Amino acid sequence: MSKETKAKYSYDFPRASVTVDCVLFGLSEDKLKVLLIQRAHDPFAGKWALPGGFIEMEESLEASALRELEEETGLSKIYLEQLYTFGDCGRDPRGRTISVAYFALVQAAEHHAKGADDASAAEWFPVDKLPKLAFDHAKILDCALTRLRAKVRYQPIGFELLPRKFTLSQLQRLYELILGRELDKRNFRKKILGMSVLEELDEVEAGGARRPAKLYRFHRKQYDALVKQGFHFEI
Amino acid sequence: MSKETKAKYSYDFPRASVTVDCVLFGLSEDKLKVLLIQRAHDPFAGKWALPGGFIEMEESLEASALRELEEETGLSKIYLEQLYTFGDCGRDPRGRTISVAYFALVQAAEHHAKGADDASAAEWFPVDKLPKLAFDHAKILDCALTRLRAKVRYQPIGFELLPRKFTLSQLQRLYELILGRELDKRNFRKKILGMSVLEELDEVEAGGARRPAKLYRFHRKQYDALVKQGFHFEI
DNA sequence: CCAAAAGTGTTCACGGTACACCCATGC
DNA sequence: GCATGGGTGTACCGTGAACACTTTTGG
Repeated sequence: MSKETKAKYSYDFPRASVTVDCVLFGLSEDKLKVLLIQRAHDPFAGKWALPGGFIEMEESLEASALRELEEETGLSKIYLEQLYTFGDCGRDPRGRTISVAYFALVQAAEHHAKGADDASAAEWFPVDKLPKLAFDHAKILDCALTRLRAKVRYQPIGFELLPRKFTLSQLQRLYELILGRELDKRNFRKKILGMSVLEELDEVEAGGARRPAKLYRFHRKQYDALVKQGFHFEI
Repeated sequence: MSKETKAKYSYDFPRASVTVDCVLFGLSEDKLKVLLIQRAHDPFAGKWALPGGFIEMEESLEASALRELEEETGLSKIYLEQLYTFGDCGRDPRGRTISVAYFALVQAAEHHAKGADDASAAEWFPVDKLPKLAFDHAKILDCALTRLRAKVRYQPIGFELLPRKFTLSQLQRLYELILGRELDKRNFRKKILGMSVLEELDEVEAGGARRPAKLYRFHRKQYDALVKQGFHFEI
């Protein structure tokens, strides 16, 4: 492409570029949201896209994803998982690009992610009200949503979207949002408490013109111990 | 891109190589087996490894995997799925290499895969009697086995390892091999037949000094129809 | 007639689901 | 005192698990 510059890196065979893209899920205003950035440069200048970028040669794929997340948001990423690798030929007009996609869950999507680098803006979008996306990012996001919906049912990752202390109603609402259907309150409580992976705290929720709700915390140690004994989380 | 200098392909930034590796599972002699090739050249000359190689610029990742499979075996691959992408820095002594791993299930692992290209041999190994593997291929294989064990329980992919017509005992044995535990014959039959995704044929198994078993076939159309109605396969 | 695998039902325990009312608090 | 969400128990049904004997064939 840029034949003017010196050929700094030369190979006997052509090589594809490798990028990472991150699908970052968060929860706010009673909606499941995704973080998107607005591209400052071509291709797709002005379009919304998933945060991501080229890997560096001396960092692992996961480290690349973590770095990108750090750059785009200041947030404590809680859960990061490789999603899928997208490598179709036409997906990047600049040339063959392989993208390793990750998905991540963060607490509190309220924080304002300001656009930086080659992003002129960064914003949280509800997953059901997305703008048109650059590249094949709609496909990646779709893949991430499918994975999230499947995974949340049999792995305790939903907690990663909530604050450390939460009420059972918040937790139930989260599952309802992700799974897209209502759950019975009594059955939900019975089930989740029956697993004994929640630690009941001596605190209650503040504010609100109603009876204060007990706060709970996910008890990871307990969960890990149970898993070792063959326990299987499932909602 | 094609500059006619010594270095045929030059870029402004360093690029990693991208490869695909395939974990090919088969069934023979009452064992779950994996196809390995013996490397003809360095690095790891003489070592056993997963079949795989560099992607080409004008083929998709899946097409690369299919091509590699075709080159290594003549078999009709039946089920191919992306597994995971391995990209740690030290995994290939030749330099940074990102490997997109696929796993595939084939019928009848008896076919003789002869070594070709940079493989001096190709052989099926029982998954519980593996030689030491090159690169991080032991990790890849481990990942594939875990995925296979998980997936076989809630997706009807086990059939891909059997001939088109099979007996219920064969099917049960397959699940016992993959899951690593015995299943109750009556419960297994009740369950699998109750799903009505098997088509009972008017044929019986030939040979053998015993009562001949009925042959069945996986009824994919029926399965697809059921799935549309919300049906969920599970063993 | 013997060996070897095919084929077949019932019982029980547990977990999922459906369902409605009182409670504690802030205003 | 009223509006708002918090919190609680029971009955039914369907599914998973345990379990043993008869049938059919080839040799």
